[in-house]
Amino acid sequence: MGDAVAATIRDVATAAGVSQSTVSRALSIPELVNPATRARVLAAARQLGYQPNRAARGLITGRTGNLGLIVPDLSNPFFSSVVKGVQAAARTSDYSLFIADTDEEASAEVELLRALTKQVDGIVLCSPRSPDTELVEVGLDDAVVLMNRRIDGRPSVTVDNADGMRQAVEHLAALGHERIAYVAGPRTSWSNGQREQGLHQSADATGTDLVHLGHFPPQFEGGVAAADLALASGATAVIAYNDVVALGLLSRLGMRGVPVPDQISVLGCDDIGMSAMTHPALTTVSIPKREGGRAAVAMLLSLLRDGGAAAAGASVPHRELPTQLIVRATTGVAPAPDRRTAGGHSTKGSTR
Amino acid sequence: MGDAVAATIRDVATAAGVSQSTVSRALSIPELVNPATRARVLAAARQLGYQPNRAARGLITGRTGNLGLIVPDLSNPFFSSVVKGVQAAARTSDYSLFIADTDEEASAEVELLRALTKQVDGIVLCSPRSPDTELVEVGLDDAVVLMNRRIDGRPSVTVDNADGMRQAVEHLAALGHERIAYVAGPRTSWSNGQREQGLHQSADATGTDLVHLGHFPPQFEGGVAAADLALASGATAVIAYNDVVALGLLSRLGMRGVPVPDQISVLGCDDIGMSAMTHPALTTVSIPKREGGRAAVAMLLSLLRDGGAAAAGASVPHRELPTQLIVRATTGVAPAPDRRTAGGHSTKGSTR
DNA sequence: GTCGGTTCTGCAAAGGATTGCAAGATTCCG
DNA sequence: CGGAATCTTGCAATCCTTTGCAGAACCGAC
Repeated sequence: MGDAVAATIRDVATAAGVSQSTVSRALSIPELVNPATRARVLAAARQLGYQPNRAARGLITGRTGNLGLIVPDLSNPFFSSVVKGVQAAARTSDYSLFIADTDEEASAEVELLRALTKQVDGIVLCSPRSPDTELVEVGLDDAVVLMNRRIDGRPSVTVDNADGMRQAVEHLAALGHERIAYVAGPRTSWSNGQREQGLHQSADATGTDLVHLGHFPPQFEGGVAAADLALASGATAVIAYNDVVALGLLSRLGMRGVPVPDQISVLGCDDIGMSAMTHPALTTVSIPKREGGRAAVAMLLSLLRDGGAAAAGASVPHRELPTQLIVRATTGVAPAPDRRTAGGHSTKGSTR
Repeated sequence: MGDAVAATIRDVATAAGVSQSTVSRALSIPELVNPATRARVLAAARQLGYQPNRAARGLITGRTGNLGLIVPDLSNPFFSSVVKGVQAAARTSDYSLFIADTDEEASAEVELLRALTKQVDGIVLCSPRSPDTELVEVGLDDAVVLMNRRIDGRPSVTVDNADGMRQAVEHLAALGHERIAYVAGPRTSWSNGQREQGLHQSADATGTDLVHLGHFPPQFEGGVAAADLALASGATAVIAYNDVVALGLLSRLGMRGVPVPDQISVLGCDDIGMSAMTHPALTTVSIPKREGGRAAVAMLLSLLRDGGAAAAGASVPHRELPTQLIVRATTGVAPAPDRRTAGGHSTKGSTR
């Protein structure tokens, strides 16, 4: 009630018996003012509960103290982990965070990017779905770091998807699997492309067959839909675009009474919290999600600090995070050839 | 490149051959300027890609055009749905949204509230964990609407938890269950209190026993931990504080080989996306999460519009949303008395 | 005692938009 | 055709902070 209206720098100045400039400096460049006066100012500021008006500061400094984060789907646990990482990093650096969810719509992405760009100092664009070209033409002036996507000449943090897939394939190959199905994610997902590529290489290297199952939405339903195809493909192991899809696979396989991993092995990607909790627990390629979020913010901040340096031709920053296969219970040795269709078709006889 | 530096109102003014005031008015109070000039101004503004500087506007109007949202845990699917509702509503009203995650820490809540309060016009505080007293003393000046919590004299939107519990209990009673266990959520959760209360009333009304199982964290692990207690309690049905906990229950029960719902029925709360996807699918009390988010924003906005009116003693707005029992596959008729401990203790004999 | 050099502080401009006030232009009515 | 009422428009102040520049005060040294 007493301080219904916030104290301004003026109030602090009069209270401390100095000028506004001195107050400003005492708070932001302490070494420039006499220790005694600084103490007086600080005391007055504390007493009045002074907090600089960010709008006024922003008006003159041109920076807002805000960061933006754009993700395709907040209800996807992968992204909520990333968000947590970004949030934590932003908070410790005293930045506030705008978060926007595009609902997996590429068009919303550029639109939000454009809208956000005015209100923040920098943006983390996570797993963008838009084509490169559209992305490049927006936000050129603003600091934007890409996550889970690489575009020439733009800062980015990615994960080593190819290596993750290599670990996955080698693991399955070691278990005796000779034919592996991949349930692909969105066509426009860069990560998906990377994974496919890594998959092909590793499949070649290990001499295993790779079956590519169309593009599915990166959701539970996508996995459900893919399960029957995977089964019919003759593969003894399925790698899913991500854990949520893998969960969908598992659900449908369970519904059909197909034993996992006895008849078919399932492997996910991301290592979301849920995947350790299913029955059986999901083997998956773990991605450092929080760390990725933190790294993106760190990069953004260093970009902001450098400012012009980057424009002067300094190298474009990039960071690649490692992946790690987590073996749990959905992957096992490949079934003997004659058992391959046992579970799924048992009631119908064994031949067809 | 051409417009590396954003156009200001000045630029528009000179381009249109009018004064800044006219431009300002043409954009915000169109009926005050001559249609012809307005057209000229609009054309110039569009051509220059003019967007008013929000900091400058905020400085003078005192409003930021931003809203804030505080949730306990973004990775909880319940909250991500709420976030989506809030986000959508904010966006359509042309507000940007700050989102903060407290990691279920009550102390972070007031801290964030305080920090956020300077940068937004209003805040939606979702499922606050802090005690009422702490909550009341902060943000008194700012517009704050509470979600999933009621505090005297503060605007809020809640759901009819008691009625949801009534539906749940009646459903179970109709299935012949006479002893129901409740796996309680956080002690400081208002929703939990409401649910307990509704539960007790309905239990009395239907003449069923209610077993209260301690307070558990509202996470998967909480359910896992509670499962054995529920089983030992002699209850034939368990109601969980929320779906995530119910999923934990289901997992542990599955691990112990307890058939659901044959030996024990499980019922959740919230109706998160996952719950329709488990095996068997979870019976749950559905809460209109998105709708809740939208309602909270609507209330906030009307509060902002009214401004002083509220202070003048207008009634404090409140909105209560309905709940709806969704019967799926985890609830069934109560087992015959002699079968009650069959699954869990079968290897140990039946008497004890 | 004066001078060059630090150190500290204040003045005033700037940043972009909004808005009360008043002047100019236009219309209307008698 | 004159005066009043109504529209339009511009001037200038204001919001709060940061910062370049310059003045004041103080130091040690010659």
